[in-house]
Amino acid sequence: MDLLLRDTLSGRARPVRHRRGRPVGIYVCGPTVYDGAHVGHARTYLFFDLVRRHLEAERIPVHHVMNVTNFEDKIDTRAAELGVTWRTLALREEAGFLRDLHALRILSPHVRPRASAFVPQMTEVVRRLARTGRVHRQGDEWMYTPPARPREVNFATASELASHAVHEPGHPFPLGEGAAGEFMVWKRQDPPRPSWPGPWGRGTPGWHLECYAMANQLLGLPVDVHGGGTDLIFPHHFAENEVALALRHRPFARIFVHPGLVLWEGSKMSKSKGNLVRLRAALQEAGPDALRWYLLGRPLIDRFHWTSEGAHRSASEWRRIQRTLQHWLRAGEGGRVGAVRAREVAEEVRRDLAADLATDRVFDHLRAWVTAIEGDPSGHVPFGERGRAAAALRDVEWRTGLRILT
RNA sequence: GCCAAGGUGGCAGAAUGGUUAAUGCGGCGGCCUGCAGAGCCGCUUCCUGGGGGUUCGAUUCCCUCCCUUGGCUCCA
Repeated sequence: MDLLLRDTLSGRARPVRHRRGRPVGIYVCGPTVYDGAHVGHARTYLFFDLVRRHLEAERIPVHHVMNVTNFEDKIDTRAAELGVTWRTLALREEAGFLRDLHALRILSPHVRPRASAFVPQMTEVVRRLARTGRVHRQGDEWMYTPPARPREVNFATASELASHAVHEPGHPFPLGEGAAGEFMVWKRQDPPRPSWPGPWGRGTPGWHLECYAMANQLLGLPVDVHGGGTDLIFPHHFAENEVALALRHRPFARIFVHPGLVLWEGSKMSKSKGNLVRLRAALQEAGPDALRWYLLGRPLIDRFHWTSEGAHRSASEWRRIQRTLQHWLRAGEGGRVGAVRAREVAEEVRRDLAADLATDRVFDHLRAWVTAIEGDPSGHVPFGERGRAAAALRDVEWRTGLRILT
């Protein structure tokens, strides 16, 4: 069954397909490691976790890459505060971040390249961009200014540009020279800050080049599925896509996906604002399954308003679902709800996940199933059906990442 | 300001050009209860942001206004 995902760039639902002879290439923008993960990160990576689970359940090979940005200004700042090197801090935070994602049972990407290992490739990208004649110096920074492009080729940049745009079919989207579409490709910088030799002396390559260099080398462009939180659309995914268009004359990705951000107390959770719920704390309080049940309970594309009350409710609902299903699986006499129903539910789950990962509907099916079991005086799967029922449940478990049986 | 997504019962959140607008949570009332779990039943009767328009008929389509939230080079 094809997995349909809504592509953010075109706004259309598109089937995830792999190129001939290759696995599906998924490239996910990973974290900048200077602090722990919060539940917003968790929800974003849950999205890609479900993409992968679905494809693998359908026996479609997947190659899943998530980068780790391990050099960046904020890491330097934090490292200086702590009196350690940026490499030390980044290694430590990366380990903690990945441990938390793992605790949520998010499948580990097949490859987790660190940005610092791709500096030569990034520097080569800088050189090739410079050859286009579109790079200009601005103090200690070198900026790349993208050319005008038809509107449907890349994400809209900032407001001013969009507001002046004349949306005539087939006409280029006016992207002014030196305007908001430009982005930094190289910055002069010296130790102890991260720095390497480059086209204009020692310095550090721009962040946006990182994902291009890695995706190009590890997966080949365009990658089949690419994304991250909606806050990355501009400038990050815009810039990556510009690089791909400039150097390879093809888009960065065939499908861009952007799960909705998690908000808390009315605004976006972010490290810089400090208004966040840490993943580790949430895991300790609720456990991985209840947390999944909460975070996946609404369409992943929509914004998610985190409340502690909502988290508690979800946790108690999850307990009920798990308890009832575990009890049901102990075979008994006269059970009305049997393996056939389990198989139906598993098939509904499969179908709803294939339709743009409609986890909210998936959960509705599970709730209805549990309610049916609870309304059954026996409350057990009939004798002789346990094996088939358990198999159906295991399929649901695999696809959703929820652990029901144990 | 511009771009985008939304505004449905106490809350969350579906659905549909047409009988009493799903479901879950919560609340209220009642029943049952002791080798899974407290569960089960009933009630919560006039909820679709405002205003226009299209239509025999709109929550559903169109226009407009209002409001909320996010983005607009730190961001998952």
